[in-house]
Amino acid sequence: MVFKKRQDHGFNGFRLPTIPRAPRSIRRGLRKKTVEDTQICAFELLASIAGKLLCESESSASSNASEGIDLLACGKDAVKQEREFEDKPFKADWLYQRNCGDSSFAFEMASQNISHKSTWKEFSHAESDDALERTSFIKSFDCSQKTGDDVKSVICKSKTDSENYSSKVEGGSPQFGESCDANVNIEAERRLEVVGLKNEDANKPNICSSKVPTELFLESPAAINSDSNVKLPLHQDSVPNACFPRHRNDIKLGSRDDDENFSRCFKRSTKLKAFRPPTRIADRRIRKLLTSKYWKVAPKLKDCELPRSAFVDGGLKPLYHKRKTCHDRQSRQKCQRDILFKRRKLFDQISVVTSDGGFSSESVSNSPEKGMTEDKNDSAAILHGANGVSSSVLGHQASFHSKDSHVKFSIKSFRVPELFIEVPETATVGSLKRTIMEAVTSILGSGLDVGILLQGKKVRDDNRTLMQTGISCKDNLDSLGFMLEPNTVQTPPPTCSSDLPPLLSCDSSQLLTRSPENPVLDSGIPDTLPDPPLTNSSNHVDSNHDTVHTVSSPTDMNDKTTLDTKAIVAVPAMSMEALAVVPLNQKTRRSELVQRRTRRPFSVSEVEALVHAVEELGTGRWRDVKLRAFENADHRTYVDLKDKWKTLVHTAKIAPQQRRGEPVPQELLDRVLAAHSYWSQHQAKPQGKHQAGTSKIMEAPAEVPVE
DNA sequence: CTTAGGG
DNA sequence: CCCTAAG
Repeated sequence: MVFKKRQDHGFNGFRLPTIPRAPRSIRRGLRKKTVEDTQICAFELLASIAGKLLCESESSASSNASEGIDLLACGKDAVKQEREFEDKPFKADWLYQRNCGDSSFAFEMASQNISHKSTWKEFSHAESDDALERTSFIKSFDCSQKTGDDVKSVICKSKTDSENYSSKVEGGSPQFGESCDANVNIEAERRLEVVGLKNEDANKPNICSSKVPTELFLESPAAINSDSNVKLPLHQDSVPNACFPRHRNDIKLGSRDDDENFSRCFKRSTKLKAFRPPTRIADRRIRKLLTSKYWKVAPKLKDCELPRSAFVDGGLKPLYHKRKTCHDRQSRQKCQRDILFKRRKLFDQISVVTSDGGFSSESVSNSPEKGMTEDKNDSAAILHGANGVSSSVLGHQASFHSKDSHVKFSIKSFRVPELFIEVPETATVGSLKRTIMEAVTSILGSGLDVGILLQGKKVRDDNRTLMQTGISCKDNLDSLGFMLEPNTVQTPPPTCSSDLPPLLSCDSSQLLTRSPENPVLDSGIPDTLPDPPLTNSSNHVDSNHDTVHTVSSPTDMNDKTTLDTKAIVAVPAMSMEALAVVPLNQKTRRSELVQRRTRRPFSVSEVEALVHAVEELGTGRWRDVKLRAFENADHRTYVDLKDKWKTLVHTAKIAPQQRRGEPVPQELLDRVLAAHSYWSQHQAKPQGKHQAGTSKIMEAPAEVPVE
């Protein structure tokens, strides 16, 4: 029922506004069945009052959390203020109810939360929003504040989290995991909003606008009915790829003078970011976690367990931070991870497998900060940042074991073809929405085909049976994906530029991969190719590295990076996070294809940096090497560096003719051997000796007793 | 989490 | 690059 309703919203629902809110009936129902429809207002008023009282009396974190959520929720609806007040109260309600249990409901709720939050985000991000809306939004906050400081903090937290895309789980109240998840999803909406603004940031009005790829996701939590048909609740999120200027938040926040807390929060978030850029490592970790064994094992779920979160497909966005990160963050991460596991577990129990989100984190970008890779989460919303092109993946879930050899599919989300929207800078957000809506409508109107991806490959033969295709086999289901494809060649909707036809339809693999490159630059260009794509990316990478290498000082590098790739830098963080967040299944999605990180040959400059670092630090301190020379190269882990060193040593020893790949200057190889031999002898890794050691090495490269 | 090594 | 054992 609930699902059904949602479904009804279906495509029509593309409009953002619709997405978020669940039918009143539902909300009401959750809240209280006894309430009469006609008395909603009265009820809500009462509820709000009660809610306030409740909040005031309850200092528990959970209550606060719910409050926070509610507050956040307010923004978007046209209903605005009034509604906000009303909602607040009972929202909390359903949060609680959720705890009680009905999984399906939980999902629903989660959705709601998501929407609300997203709303919130919208506000925070959309500069162009009309003052009125914002104002109302703010007001709502104020009210909430009255309830107590706790609330504020909660909000702040949320804010922070969303900013970082970290997982929302933390919140201090595990119980509200969904809401956390929701944050992730929110991204989508937020981005949408942002799109319009993008221009400003990039200073490239036209380009941005013209190229902003929009991704729309239809996300449907899988309704798992053991018995019957598949019901697809469609939760839609539209996700445009856009650059999100980080400043935006600050600005907005700033606008809110009455709330000092907010300001603080923002600042804090900013700081955090600055200090801990998203790390690839994190990504890796996630992947690892998501990987096979972990799924089954369901690792120790500790602290926070958010069972419900499992249902939210929105996805968890776990963020991994560098070790420098504050503890609370780490714990949060942990929670997230746990959640992931838990989630996984749940799914397993239901015999469902989720998959989706493709992402290509590393594959694509390199820029250190840019981390732009995106992963997608189930949550669809997630999206990627900037450039994305996205991939979207579809999440789908399937359950097998149907007795009569039926294959059940629960499609979590569809990948909607990319849309290119062009609107004048002066366009209002509203018009942007409409434009997008039109674009979507046009696509839908022209007819859509459903593409089926199996293990990253498009299944084209419609006449084959599922069994023949392998779709009936459990393993394959994992890597099964669905996507909506434009029926017509003219994929791009009205406002779209017609330049990337092929890209849009690219198949499968592409979906999975995308380059997180500089939004501005790449905006329109999906790096969809699975592997080969080293095109843009590689260039970027190299350039980055060069920067890095040449510049021994991190500072310089950063600056440079910043300059060169503003967009990247700005957005990247987000992307990264997005990546991190998502994807439980990326792997699954791309199936075997994606399991392995894309290969990224070391550039000469990187080698140089590596050699230099090793000369100074020795061969036993890879982490330090990483920090020193590749701090900003998130895709290079210390293990990578170690491995590279290993190969370098080997390369240096073999005949030049036997070497492959980009030739490494002999000079460097000599240094490699020198350093290698030196450190072999000086087993120690004395820090004080650096200088001495280095000089020695330098002095007598010749004396390299190769072994 | 890091290292060190094997694959 | 990945995976693991071990610290």
